[in-house]
Amino acid sequence: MDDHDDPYGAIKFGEFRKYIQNKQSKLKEQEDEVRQQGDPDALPLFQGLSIHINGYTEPPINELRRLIVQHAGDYQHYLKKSKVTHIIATNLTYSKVNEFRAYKVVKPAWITDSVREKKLLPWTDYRLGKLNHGQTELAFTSIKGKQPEQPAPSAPSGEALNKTLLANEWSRQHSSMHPDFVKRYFETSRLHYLSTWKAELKDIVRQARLKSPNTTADSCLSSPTRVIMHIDFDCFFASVGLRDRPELAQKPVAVAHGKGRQDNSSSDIASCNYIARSFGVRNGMRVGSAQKVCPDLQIIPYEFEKYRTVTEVFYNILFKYTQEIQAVSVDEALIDVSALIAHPEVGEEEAFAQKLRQEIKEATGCNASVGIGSNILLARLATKKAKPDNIYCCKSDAIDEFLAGFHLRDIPRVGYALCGKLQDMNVSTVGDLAKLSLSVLQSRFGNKTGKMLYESARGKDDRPLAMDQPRQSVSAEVSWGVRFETDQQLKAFMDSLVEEVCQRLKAIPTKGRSITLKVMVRAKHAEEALKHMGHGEVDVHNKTTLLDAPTDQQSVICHHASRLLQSMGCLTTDIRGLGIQIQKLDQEDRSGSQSKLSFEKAKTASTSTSLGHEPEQRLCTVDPSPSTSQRVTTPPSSSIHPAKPKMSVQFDVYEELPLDIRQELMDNYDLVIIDHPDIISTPPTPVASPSPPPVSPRPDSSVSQMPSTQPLADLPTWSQLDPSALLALPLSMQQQVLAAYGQIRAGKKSTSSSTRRPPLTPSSSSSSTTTSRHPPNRVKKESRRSKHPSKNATLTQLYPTPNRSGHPTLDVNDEISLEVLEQLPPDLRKEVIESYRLKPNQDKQTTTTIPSAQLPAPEKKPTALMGKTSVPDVRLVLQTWVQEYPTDPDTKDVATVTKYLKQLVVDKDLEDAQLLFMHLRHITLDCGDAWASAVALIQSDLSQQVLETFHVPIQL
DNA sequence: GGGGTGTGGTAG
DNA sequence: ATCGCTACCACACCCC
Repeated sequence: MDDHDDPYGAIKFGEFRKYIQNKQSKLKEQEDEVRQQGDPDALPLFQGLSIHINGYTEPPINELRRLIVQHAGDYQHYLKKSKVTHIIATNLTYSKVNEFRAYKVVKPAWITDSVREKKLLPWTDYRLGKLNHGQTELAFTSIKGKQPEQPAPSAPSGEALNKTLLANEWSRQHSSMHPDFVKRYFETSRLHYLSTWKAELKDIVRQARLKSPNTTADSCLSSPTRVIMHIDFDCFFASVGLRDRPELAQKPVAVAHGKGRQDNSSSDIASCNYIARSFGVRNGMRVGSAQKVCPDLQIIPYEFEKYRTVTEVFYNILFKYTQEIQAVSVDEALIDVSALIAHPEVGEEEAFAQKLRQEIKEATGCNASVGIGSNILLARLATKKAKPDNIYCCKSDAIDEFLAGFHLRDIPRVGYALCGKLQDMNVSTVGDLAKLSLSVLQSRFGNKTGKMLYESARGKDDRPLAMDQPRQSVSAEVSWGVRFETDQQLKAFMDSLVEEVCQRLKAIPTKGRSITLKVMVRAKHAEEALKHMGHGEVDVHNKTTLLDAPTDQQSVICHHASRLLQSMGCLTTDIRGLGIQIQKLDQEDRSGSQSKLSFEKAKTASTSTSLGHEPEQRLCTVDPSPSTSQRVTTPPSSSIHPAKPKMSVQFDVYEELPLDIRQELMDNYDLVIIDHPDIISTPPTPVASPSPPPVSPRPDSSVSQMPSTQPLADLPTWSQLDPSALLALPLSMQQQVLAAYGQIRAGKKSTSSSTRRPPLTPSSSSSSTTTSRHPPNRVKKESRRSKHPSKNATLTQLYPTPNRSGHPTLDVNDEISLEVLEQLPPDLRKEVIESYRLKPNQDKQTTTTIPSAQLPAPEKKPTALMGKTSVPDVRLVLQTWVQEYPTDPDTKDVATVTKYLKQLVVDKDLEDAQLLFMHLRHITLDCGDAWASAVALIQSDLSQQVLETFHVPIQL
């Protein structure tokens, strides 16, 4: 099959349906032929397996399909999520990688080798993403797909590889051979920052708790059910970067090193905004790959100082309410609010979570999402549902249906490897996992891991928040840019690495008695890494030595590390990474620990006094111009010592200050940090300015007590408005809704009304909320739900499963058709198109002759656009559409897309609908008036649909 | 039962 | 160009 440059020819978007229906029948015919000419000797190798083939493969798809069907496998033309067990692919785009993560994705050789060996080989040996020829890269390519790379003819030598790489002067200067390499490296490594910040934050929490031990145990342990909240910023680095780049807010943006102008940059994307995600860009992607799916992607640099400032503000907000904090990351924390929530049954948790979010948004300019549950597991899972920019509360009476929808990988501590092993046991959902017995899991995965899996599948997790553990080890390692020509260079690098470790030891301060050297050695057949100066495929070796006494001395550690390195006897030119770890720390007095973040004062914020009034105080001091969106940052001490004189500082200025000056300012002033006036702008629904948090839900008593009003033309009355549904909406939407009602009610609830927020004090539940509180006696949680007639089902109830299966069908024929077409290589696609033209009237009735097992089950059809159901696929359809009609869309197509998006809304896929609409709007921005009005039309139809479905007026 | 070491996995 | 870190847990396997 030859490549053709013009896969689409003159075919227009609007014609897809017809020629696809045609091709569909043709494919079915072919398959029948295959079955009929089946080899009688063929073994039923693939019996019970349901196999789908994606994209270009070698051997070609027809051959693979023949082998599968001949050997009793079930070949799936299209990706039917409920049924497919394996996917065959040679290359995957990143969006496909994401889409397919629930499946066993294997290389075509799995089929051919199994057939040749006449037995079903373990699929894991053929897992796509397994190393090929020394590359740690997956064999990703562009959408079009490329030929697989040629195998290396002979094993390369480290010396030769290094020589080639280091012949380039730039590479040489940026490699481990440069004397300042280690220092420069750690100043720019995001993973280094993430790790060290995490350790710092944990220490800060621990120190704060040590200094005020009164608040702990009794308060939370006495609570019958725990309330854990997981707070997590949405695309943290990108959000922070965009605050000060409002001009980029409407563009796809990613944070990465380099400028991204190079042709195929292998720089990692650390974080990307939601517009970028709408193109299929993901965290961890290479910039080069991301630009293939999103050519307009804007690369912004890392701003580590800025991130740390935001973290400071974030954690100080948490400290205001509790010290029950587990520091998860710079942008993420778990808090136990059991003691703060007096009446969880009436939605107080949600209200508190929204208040937190609001406060974080105002203070940092960034969105955080919050998950709420009765343990860490459920809270973390809830956050996955909450994102982006929302909260989600996992109710204890609906844990099973809540869990059922999650994929294995969503379970904390189930990563790539564990997931693969479970898939081997035919487990791919949490539901499947729950079917396995404890003993089976424990025998396969060990005692603890087995138990963890068993309990996770049931939503059980009794781990307490980890808040008081002192650090057990200190280490430093580098596995990028590590290349040596001589032992001298190696020795010099080791010295600087040891120096780094010693500095870290002394900073804590601590000493250690155990030294471990970690060496990454180029794997035998590994070529130069795909990632520039990366380590490629390596073998890892560790060796430990014990000292008589703890040390933090460079000379001592150097001596032992060198001996360890010698004892391992590896080739200097093959070394690709080195690390030094110090354990068996002696816990000397670390009260003098000088954390770079300044939280020391935080612990003095008693959980009662300043809480209720402080936020309003602070809010009164700011926002002089309601028309602009001002971001206000309140550093710790201002909230803790409200009596101090106020001082306003521009954020930029503040940011430039050295840490000690900052600290001094904070100590002496009530610092109000003001940012540029035009920063907050969150696509696609920019929030003009903070508005009241939706503290509306008082379901058991007060739905009818809500202020009832004369609705505008199409607004439902307050009583029709389901407060839970409201809460489940993104914050920006909630604000719109509330603003809409506010306008009706007297125009009072205008956009700048943040000071009118109900104070909602976390510790004293009594006083100040605006609406009526309910009796203090604890009511069963069920009461909340039972007061809701089914027509007012909450979004929570309406989302029994998050995956897209089970949606009603839109169009049966579309599903098979485009799915088939789009996965074809360009040349085949052309063939399909041409065959359609030759026989445009072929009857699709032939499908009825196909055995039913081969046919899709129509009743399970998900909502699809041109056969596409996944967001990345639909996005591609939309992109194709716009490309085909650059100035003026076909009315019929507009109707089709509108129908699809509306159906998504009906299916409660509000998020997808929003994401896809956003994407369409974005890609048609420069397409002129005809497109603009088409988009406006879709928008208004969609808003109408949202209103009908959710009884809530939304502007998309 | 106690101890040890080296490896691998996970998270953000 | 590019910055693939790091703390911690669990396990397998060894010793006594």
